[in-house]
Amino acid sequence: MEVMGGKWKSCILYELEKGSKRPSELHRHFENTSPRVINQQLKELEIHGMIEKTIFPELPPHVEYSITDDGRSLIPIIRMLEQWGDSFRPKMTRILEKTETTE
Amino acid sequence: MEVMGGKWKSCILYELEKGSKRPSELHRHFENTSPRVINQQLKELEIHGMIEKTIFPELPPHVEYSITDDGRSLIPIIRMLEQWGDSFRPKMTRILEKTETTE
DNA sequence: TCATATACGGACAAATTTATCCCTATGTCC
DNA sequence: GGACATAGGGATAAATTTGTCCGTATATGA
Repeated sequence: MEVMGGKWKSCILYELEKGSKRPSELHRHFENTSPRVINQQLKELEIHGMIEKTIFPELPPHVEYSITDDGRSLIPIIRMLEQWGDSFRPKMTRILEKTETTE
Repeated sequence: MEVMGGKWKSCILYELEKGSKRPSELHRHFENTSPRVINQQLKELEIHGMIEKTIFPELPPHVEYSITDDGRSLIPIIRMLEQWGDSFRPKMTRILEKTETTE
């Protein structure tokens, strides 16, 4: 949970599993989240070896993040969670309706 | 993640999947965690319909928590996470050694 | 009467996570 | 020069989660 539990980590892994991406692409993809926050999640994923950072020594700077084999080994779990969430969402919606009532 | 991501939730589901238990049994099982915290997690799991609470109208009070079908549907995911964690733990240990260095 | 057991929860503190604000630096185009 | 793009991070605030302390109530047994 420490490795994949961050608020955006599973989403980032999910995106990178489809192909390597530059930071700016990821920032555009998560438009409702500040770049800073995504960078933090990327850094932790990198420290844990779930993703890899490649720096192309060019100007302007060019960086790419790609998923590693260890990161890819989390994808089946992420998909299971996704499917479970999809199937449970209707019930969850009803639960939230009961709880939040106006408030 | 909101449903099963709590610090003790997957552990509680794991225990209840083995059989219904009384709150005091669970408190004894998680001896390093205060009963209050376990109660909070139980309450949330109950609200989300992952566990069920049965009150026996006796004195002294007798309560039992049991896992529901929805809760049971999370068990395969919890097991996958457990297996992934077991297999990744050696690498994780090395990563933590590098990071924490004395500090 | 006092200690134990059952089960629960309010008020608060501590810790952790997430988010915002603003700054660095370099280069291109108008 | 000014606007934009690239990639990044320090300082700090806000929000959430986790944990502690102490209280409720009832009943049993020493």
